[in-house]
Amino acid sequence: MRWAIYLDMDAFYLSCEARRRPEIRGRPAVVAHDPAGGKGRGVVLSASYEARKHGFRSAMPVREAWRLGQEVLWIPPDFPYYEATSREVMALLRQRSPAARQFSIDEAALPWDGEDASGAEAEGRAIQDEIRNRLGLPCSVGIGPSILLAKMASDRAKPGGLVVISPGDVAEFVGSLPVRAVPGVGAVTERDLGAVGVRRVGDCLAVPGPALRRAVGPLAGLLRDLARGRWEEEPWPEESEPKSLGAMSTFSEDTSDPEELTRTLRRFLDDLERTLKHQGYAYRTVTLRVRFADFHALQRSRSLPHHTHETRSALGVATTLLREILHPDPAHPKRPVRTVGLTLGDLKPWAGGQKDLSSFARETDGSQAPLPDP
DNA sequence: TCTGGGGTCCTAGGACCC
DNA sequence: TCTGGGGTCCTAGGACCC
Repeated sequence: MRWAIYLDMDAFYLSCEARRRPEIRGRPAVVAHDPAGGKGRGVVLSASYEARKHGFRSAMPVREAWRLGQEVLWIPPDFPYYEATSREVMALLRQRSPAARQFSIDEAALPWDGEDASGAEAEGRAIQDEIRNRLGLPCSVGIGPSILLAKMASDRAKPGGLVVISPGDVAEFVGSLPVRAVPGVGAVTERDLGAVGVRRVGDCLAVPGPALRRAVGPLAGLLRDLARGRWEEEPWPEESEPKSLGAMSTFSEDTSDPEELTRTLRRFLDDLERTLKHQGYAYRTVTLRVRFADFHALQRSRSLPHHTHETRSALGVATTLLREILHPDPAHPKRPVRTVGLTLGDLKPWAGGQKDLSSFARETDGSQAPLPDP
């Protein structure tokens, strides 16, 4: 059978920082946006296990974290460094298996063929040791008969452990877990499941299939399968291409100044154009998202007639979309904007990009050279 | 008490075509 | 004067992930 070995880096951003600043080790520390003296609008991105003992959590608003006390070491995020570190981890995994797949900046999985779990387990420990010894980074490892189950095992293994779910153990392992522990079940689905009396995965078996499907849609099938100890047999995922590239920013104070909004969009597009060229993609769809002070969000998108890698046309489209969002009715007063975001979508590889030719040939199957823009 | 920035995937309705 | 059954494409919104 094929096992999935799933790696989840522990407190990844913070571990990256500790790698280059060893004095951080063992101290309560967080990687977080600027607290601005308790007035910041960001969140905590990563908290050390020592900081967690004091109540710090990732995704916690910095204002709330600020109130917990300032003796914690507060580190501003350095995403380029975390991305570079992530590439080092992936390079190491790809040496062990070319089928290694990355799922986020700090998660990845590789396949392992073998009847009994012991081989996969030995490989998982070897990977864990190699990443710790060569890169100085801790990670948790989960092993299971599907990527989803291996991921759930890695959650259970945190921090720094290794957990194996064998095919015969699936129902027992998942049965007592809260539904929220299943990837894909978020706050809304948790609430909807609660409304039909399902709090743990095992509770699904007490609810008739159609009622469960009415409550949570297609997730119902996945949850019932898990509760019965079954899982989807899926082919190992292919290497995937990005589908969109975007940028967003939250203002330190809400604004309805059209000049400031347009300036921000122009800055986004300059950055995005560089990324498109560097990575070798053209786009066709422009999406503008605006979040207002009350957190309500609107989005408008428009597709160009052809793919392009230049963002000049996108700026015109984006400003039109901005007007449509902000002034649906000219008689309406302007609503202050909290966050603005711009995404370029419907990406396709662009031959004029600076991507090196070997990776380009691999991604296009090598069978045909994509045409340049018309 | 507020809630970042980067993404993916799904649904649903309407336009349009055969 | 009353209209089906496919299909694809586009757009808006929302859930979810790290």
